[in-house]
Amino acid sequence: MAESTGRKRTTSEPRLHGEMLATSLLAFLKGCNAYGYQLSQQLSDSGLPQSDSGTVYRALRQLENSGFVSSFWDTSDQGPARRMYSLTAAGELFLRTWIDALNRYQEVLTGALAGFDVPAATEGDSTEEEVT
Amino acid sequence: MAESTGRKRTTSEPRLHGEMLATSLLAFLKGCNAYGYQLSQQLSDSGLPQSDSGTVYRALRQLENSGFVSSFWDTSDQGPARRMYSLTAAGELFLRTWIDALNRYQEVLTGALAGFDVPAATEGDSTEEEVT
DNA sequence: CGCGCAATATGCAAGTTGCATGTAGCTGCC
DNA sequence: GGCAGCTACATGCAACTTGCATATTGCGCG
Repeated sequence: MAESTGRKRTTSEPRLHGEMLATSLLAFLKGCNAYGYQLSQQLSDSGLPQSDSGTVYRALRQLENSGFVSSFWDTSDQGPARRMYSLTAAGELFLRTWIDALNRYQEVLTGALAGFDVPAATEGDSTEEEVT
Repeated sequence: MAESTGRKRTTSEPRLHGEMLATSLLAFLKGCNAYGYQLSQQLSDSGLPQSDSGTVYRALRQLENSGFVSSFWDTSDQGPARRMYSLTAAGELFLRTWIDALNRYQEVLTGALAGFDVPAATEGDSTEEEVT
């Protein structure tokens, strides 16, 4: 059904993008240096939502612009040259900071699912429960 | 109002958006029905990154278009009418699915920070390069 | 030698977001 | 009554991001 070009959000599954894509890439690079194609495949095997390879390459470029990764051309192997990426100190710091925020985010979500009467004492909201 | 039109990404802190914003809203609505202004304030108090109120309202609209929340006008109180939102069954399901994906995502991140030589060495963990 | 693959890059349309601003109704004050 | 100020929601615009298709380059190989 080639209906239209551009992005379609109708039938496709959720995709990984934005800061979650960026931080996943940083996490993989924490383990070992890698190039884009490899990272794209690792994402496929990770159990996370898929992401387009073009998006991965652009995310890596942006991470480099932000100073979170650095790259060089690797021509030591056969085949096309690869742009090898590695994590910088700033990238590692960003990753830690992000994980911190993520923990708070996850608390919000799981707290909601748990029935939100967990003894997490930081309430103060106006939700006196009046469920039927 | 002369200089900076549109969005600026230079000096502002990270903001909450996309699926993380959407799922945070769903999580709040799991506890109790609420309207946009209220949700926007809850987000401010949540410890999560901030998000613009216009973005919150648009996110709620999209969630309604997707069938994850439903809304009605509440005129029972004084003051301007409020659009009351509540979580639908589809929204609850989506929230659970999302939290599932989130757990995998967090495993990737924390696994990376742990040094990925954690003693839980399952066969063929992260560093399996089966590169042809 | 042409074909396909590996690896990276880009053009385009559609979607998303930050910020400023606009609308509508109510409250407080004189 | 008049009017500023608040609450609650909505929108216009420019910048940014993304999915998909496609292009490009280099290599192996039958």
